[in-house]
Amino acid sequence: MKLASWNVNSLRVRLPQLLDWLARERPDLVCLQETKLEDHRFPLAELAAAGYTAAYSGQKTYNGVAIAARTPLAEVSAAMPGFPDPQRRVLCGTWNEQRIVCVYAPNGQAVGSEKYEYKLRWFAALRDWLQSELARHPRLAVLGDFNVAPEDRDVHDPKAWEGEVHVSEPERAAFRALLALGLSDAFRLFAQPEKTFSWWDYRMMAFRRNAGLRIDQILLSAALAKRCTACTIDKAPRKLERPSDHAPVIAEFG
DNA sequence: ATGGCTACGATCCGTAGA
Repeated sequence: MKLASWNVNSLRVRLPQLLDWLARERPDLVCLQETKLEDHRFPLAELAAAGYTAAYSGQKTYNGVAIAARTPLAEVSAAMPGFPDPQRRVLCGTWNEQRIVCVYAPNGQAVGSEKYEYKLRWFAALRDWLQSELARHPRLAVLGDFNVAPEDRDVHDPKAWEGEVHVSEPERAAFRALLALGLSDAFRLFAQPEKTFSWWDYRMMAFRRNAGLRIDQILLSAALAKRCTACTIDKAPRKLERPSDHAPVIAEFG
């Protein structure tokens, strides 16, 4: 079994790349973020032709999440209970005897800003929601763009980023609060090359300089973590013409 | 030196992303 997550930064623009990538990597399920598409524009037919069904929750211009999988999801929900939010950032479903949660965490813009406060409130709600999901679904995977680099080794230049949004201590504490529920960052279950990132700024040739952050993660409950055999970040799509600024994260299971 | 890319929806620049 192969699960993946990819912030495509516009599914309209990236659909050809996604279809190529699905054909090459053949994941059983992929969580997508920043689809930026209203639901009536979701490319269901193109994905069906590629062998995937999908659940999706989108909006115009911003945000938007989707889960494409080889077999349909059940018990799909696009809301966090107790946290009404017009921003389409979460989507979950039961699939193959597992609970799958796709997340696109708020960016936060700048420490101390209104959007930063929203980001921290959003993470608190996510923690509470995942706690209740875990109680009902021991086999839980949370895949997405968390917009937090959990540790300094997830940052190309920790000194330059110190205290900035994505690495600030309250954000990292919010991320650790998810791990404290009993979830593992799948990437860190294995030895990894140093300076492996999942996002690189479009500007300043950041990708060529590997000036990135690891802000896309796959979190696994204990029951899934013990079955996980690998977690990698696929840099190949970031090298294409007109790429997303994020690379896909892939987890494989025995 | 606060820039620099990209996507989007509005125009022919502003907002947002990270």
